[in-house]
Amino acid sequence: MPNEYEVELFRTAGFQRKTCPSCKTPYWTQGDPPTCGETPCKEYDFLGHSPMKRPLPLRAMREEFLSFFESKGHTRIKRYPIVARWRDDVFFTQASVYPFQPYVIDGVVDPPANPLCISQPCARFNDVDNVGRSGEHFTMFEMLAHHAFNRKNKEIYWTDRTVELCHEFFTDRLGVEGKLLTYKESLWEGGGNSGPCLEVILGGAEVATLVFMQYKDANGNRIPMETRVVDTGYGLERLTWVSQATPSAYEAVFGDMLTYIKRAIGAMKIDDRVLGEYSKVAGMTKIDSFADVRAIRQQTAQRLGLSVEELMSIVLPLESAYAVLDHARTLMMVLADGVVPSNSREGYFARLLVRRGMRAFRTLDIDMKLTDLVTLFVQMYMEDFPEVFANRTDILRLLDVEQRRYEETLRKGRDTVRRVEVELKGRGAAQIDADALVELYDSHGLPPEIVKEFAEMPVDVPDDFFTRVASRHALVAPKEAKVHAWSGTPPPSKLRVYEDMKKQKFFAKVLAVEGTGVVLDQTFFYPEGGGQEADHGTIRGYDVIDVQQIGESVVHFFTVTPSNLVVGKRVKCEIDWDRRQRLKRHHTATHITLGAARKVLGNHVWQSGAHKGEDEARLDITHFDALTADEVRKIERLANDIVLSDRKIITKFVPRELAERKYGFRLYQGGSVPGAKLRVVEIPDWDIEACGGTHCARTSEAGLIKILRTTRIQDGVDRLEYVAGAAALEHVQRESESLAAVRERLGVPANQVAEAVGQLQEEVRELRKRAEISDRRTLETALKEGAEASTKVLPLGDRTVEVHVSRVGAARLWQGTVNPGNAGDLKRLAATIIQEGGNVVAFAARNGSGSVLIARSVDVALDCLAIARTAAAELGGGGGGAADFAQGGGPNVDRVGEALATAVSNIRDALG
RNA sequence: GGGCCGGUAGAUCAGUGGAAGAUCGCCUGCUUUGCAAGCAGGAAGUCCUGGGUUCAAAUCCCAGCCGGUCCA
Repeated sequence: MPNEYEVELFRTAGFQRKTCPSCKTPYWTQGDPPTCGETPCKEYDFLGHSPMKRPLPLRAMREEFLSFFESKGHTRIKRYPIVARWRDDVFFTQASVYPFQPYVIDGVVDPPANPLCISQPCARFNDVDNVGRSGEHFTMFEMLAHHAFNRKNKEIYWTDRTVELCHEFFTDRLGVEGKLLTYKESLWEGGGNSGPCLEVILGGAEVATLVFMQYKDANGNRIPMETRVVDTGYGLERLTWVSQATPSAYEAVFGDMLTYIKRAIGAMKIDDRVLGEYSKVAGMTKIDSFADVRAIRQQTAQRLGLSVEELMSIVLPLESAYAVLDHARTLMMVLADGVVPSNSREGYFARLLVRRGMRAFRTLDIDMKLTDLVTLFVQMYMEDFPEVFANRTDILRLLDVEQRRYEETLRKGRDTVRRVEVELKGRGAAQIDADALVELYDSHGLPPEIVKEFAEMPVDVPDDFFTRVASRHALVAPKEAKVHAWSGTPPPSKLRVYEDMKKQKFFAKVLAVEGTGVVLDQTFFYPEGGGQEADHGTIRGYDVIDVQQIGESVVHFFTVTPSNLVVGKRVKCEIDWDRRQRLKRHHTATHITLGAARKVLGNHVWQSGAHKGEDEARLDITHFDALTADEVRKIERLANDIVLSDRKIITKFVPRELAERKYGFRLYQGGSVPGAKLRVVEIPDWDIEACGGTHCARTSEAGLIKILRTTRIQDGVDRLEYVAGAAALEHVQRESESLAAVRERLGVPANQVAEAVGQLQEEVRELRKRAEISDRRTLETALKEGAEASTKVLPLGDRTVEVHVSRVGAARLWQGTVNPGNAGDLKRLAATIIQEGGNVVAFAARNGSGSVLIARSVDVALDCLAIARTAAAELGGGGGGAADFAQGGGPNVDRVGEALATAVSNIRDALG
């Protein structure tokens, strides 16, 4: 069986297949290297002397690659966004092939060109810990690639040509000696596809991967793909590094910007040898945990004849500088493509970068911010990516807001750490332990290094710190959504709503019935989708309350199980047209409002969810703060201007590839949309979206758009709720009716209602306070004037109070019963009485339950608690409190008199 | 999408079932007339909302709203 890796070039140009004695991997080479040539079988040997003919900066390297492949018949393609909005399985573009998954790879959609070449910015956050430390990791990098999509009947090129092009690029263009390149055999898997691949190794580093994607993995089986894809990836940053042969990749990639920071931190004079050795050792090691990092440091120090401490004092500031530059660069791209920092989804990664970046800056201790670096990066990248320049104001604003947020978190963190320390000290602890640290990080966002900085106590960071944090995040199975369902696969049916949006009545043949569901051979009902609720209506008189697209079929659901729907029979169908109109207006209003929000708030506004119902609609947008009343007013105003401008709404089906090229990725507001053709809904000069919903023909049909309220549904996302058309009128009518009712009662015009209510509230407060004071005075005077041993009954508001004052030994005993009332009503009075010496209070009250209150002055020897408990027992309950102020009660309301009598007699016994 | 923490005076926060508090700020007066000064007094509360448990809830339970934070 011929070796599938043995391409034409290997056969004709004197390559030999060898097996690496160290890693046992087979590889192809023209030379005679002892190993496969890749770390860890071989150290980096390009540091200081590049195998390429000249050093190239990032831009030049990118251009070399793209122009080379252009000259070889490839079409140069513009980059795709780094936020993978067309997919719902990942947040970010992680490879150049992502933009073509799944539609192009599956053969559903044609590629924009074939073959093509591209420089695609990618983001990967799984190695974020190593950024700055390893000498070569980046959170963002550009993947240079040439792709060929081999259709069943149209072969572009496959393995032979791919390797030939690659080899020619390295040898002819970059001037690398052919024998320095080795090609390692390997297998690539990812995203449900797989195929053989060749890793291209130069100077110890993997500079390219040539993947021949040809299998689809289904249930553990490899099925050959209809479209076989040449998927190559050349790391732009890696190539740049090798060409410049600098001690670390960062030195090559960041160039002048690094010089700038090094000057600021006074790290200009670092021996290249130190960094070079560090990169070499790091390149040999797979970094999984902090222990690996420690090992690298030890080994590097040993090689250089330094102590680890000496090495770290040199390297640490640089690591921070690298990290800060990396994070700033990534943030520029990510924010430019519309990510708003937040506490969830892709926004969280932006937040993560800001916080890590700011922490790195703290260790550098220089007067600079991420915004400063991003400003510089924008200048560096503006010619290659003009959109970062166009969006720079928005980018810097988002970043600025996020920086302030973290400063605020840290400011609060200082207090939090102090409080935790006080509490720990109270428990006799001598240090901040692991549990406290995990809590501080997980709930308050304070990583151990920051806690150390804030704390006075010693801090004990366990090695398994992050494991402990992770263990607090055990995954919980998601709840299943409750929708109407069909067991198995319903028979396919024709959805014709897009053919005729005005169809209200039609006939169709029943294909299948199951439970409350029915499938027709064709339908004009709109099935729920794109956030728009399903059409309602009737089918042969049965009320349709839900319509769902299930696979190739549309299923209508009734309120009841239909008894006389016969399969094969024609039935009359009618759509609830009033509902359809309302849904339509709300949907169009949503597009108009989104455009308005973007105008008012900025380009970072994207739809993150929407729902269009019959009576109300809502739209969730990405934004960094709660909306102010003024912003809402502006959005509403602008939206209604568009309504009044009476623009024609253009709806058409456009091939996906063309639509993306013509309108950009703003199309995907509603998330990923399947299919080769996109239905594009355009409000000219305002909003363009891929959308399957029903829409008005002109903006004016939406009618009044009234925003009802806005809420922040999560950090970074605001929800707008609004009504349009008839629903708006109904809302306005309801509102003005209730306002009218209030107005009438108050007897003031509408514009004075708020003020009038304010006055009323003030008055109520005033009166309540006065009543309280007067009640207390009444009681006090009554009690003071109350003749000893006589009982007075007096009115207190709408209640009555019975009072009785008597002498018990040396003390005065104040008895009182409120009816109805709680002992709590008399608390304040009791407190006043016992402030003077020689007083005892025994109060009772009757309400839903009975209660007693026993209190005394400090100079009276009496256990009030015991007396209150005994009295409360009489009421069938219990009591509590202190020896000088106790309360109790119970459910037997009728026995309040007896309870008080018991208390009084006990007090007499105790003091008598 | 999920986990965790929190919501008490204008601000920052104490308060583990029994009398709503501290500090700063605010107001008034005095003192001092050099600093974020001193003294005395005062105002300021829907203890997030709604249910539940209990004789009794700021406190315990449930639901919701709002904020923070970590993870995917």
